Amino acid sequence: MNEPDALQALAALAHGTRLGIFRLLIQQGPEGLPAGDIAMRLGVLQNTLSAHLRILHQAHLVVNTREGRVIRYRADQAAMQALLAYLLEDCCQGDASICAPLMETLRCAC
Amino acid sequence: MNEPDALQALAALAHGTRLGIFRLLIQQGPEGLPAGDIAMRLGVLQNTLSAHLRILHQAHLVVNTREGRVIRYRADQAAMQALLAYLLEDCCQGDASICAPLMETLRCAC
DNA sequence: GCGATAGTTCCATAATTCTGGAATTATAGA
DNA sequence: TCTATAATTCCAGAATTATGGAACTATCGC
Repeated sequence: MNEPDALQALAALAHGTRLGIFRLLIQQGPEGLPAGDIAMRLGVLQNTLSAHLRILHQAHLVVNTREGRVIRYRADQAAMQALLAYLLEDCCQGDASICAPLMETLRCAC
Repeated sequence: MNEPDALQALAALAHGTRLGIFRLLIQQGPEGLPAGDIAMRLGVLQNTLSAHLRILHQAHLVVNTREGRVIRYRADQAAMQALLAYLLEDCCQGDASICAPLMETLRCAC
């Protein structure tokens, strides 16, 4: 991960609708959701949703596959990993005890 | 962590200068840095830096303490923890193996 | 091929955010 | 008190981003 990619990912997430999309897809797991289902669940117009999905896709936060007329979206876990690693780079300068609470919180989230 | 707070934190980080400030402070650890030192290291005007620090502060990503004429800034680890936990909420629906790679990446970052 | 459905792209207006100059506040030292 | 330094606040022009209407593309079933 480099700075431009991290900024693109953060800017993509820094919007109510897009954060909602991303968290919905994270919770949906590897199965993902069709674009139309996302629009319906979040109550967003299809063209507006499409614009947001494009931004998330360009930021590599979501991937999609076409299934006939339906396009299914999934959160990209690997990109999320890379972003978090970039944000926390060198966070404890070798003293792992500084980061212990952080690790504990994340273990609980999963 | 709730949605508005998460959005505020993400928007704060979604800017080149502010991301630079935050990562610099993360790497600086509990000692932190005076505002002036940050401005000098990043090559930013003091008033511009001050505006960015204010945004990071409002987003609870940094804290500051006055030391005479100097105001020292530090990254707020607890806020970062809360943000990450929010982003990854219910990420594996009980199946911890889905999140194992994520945990591994983060352990390596620290 | 034709109609219907899923999704995207284009475009113009509206709203938000960024930047740097100038002025202001706060503290330390003489 | 006066001066110098550290940092912030105020403000306006410039740039970026968001939204929804309309048109367009792709696929399915008949």
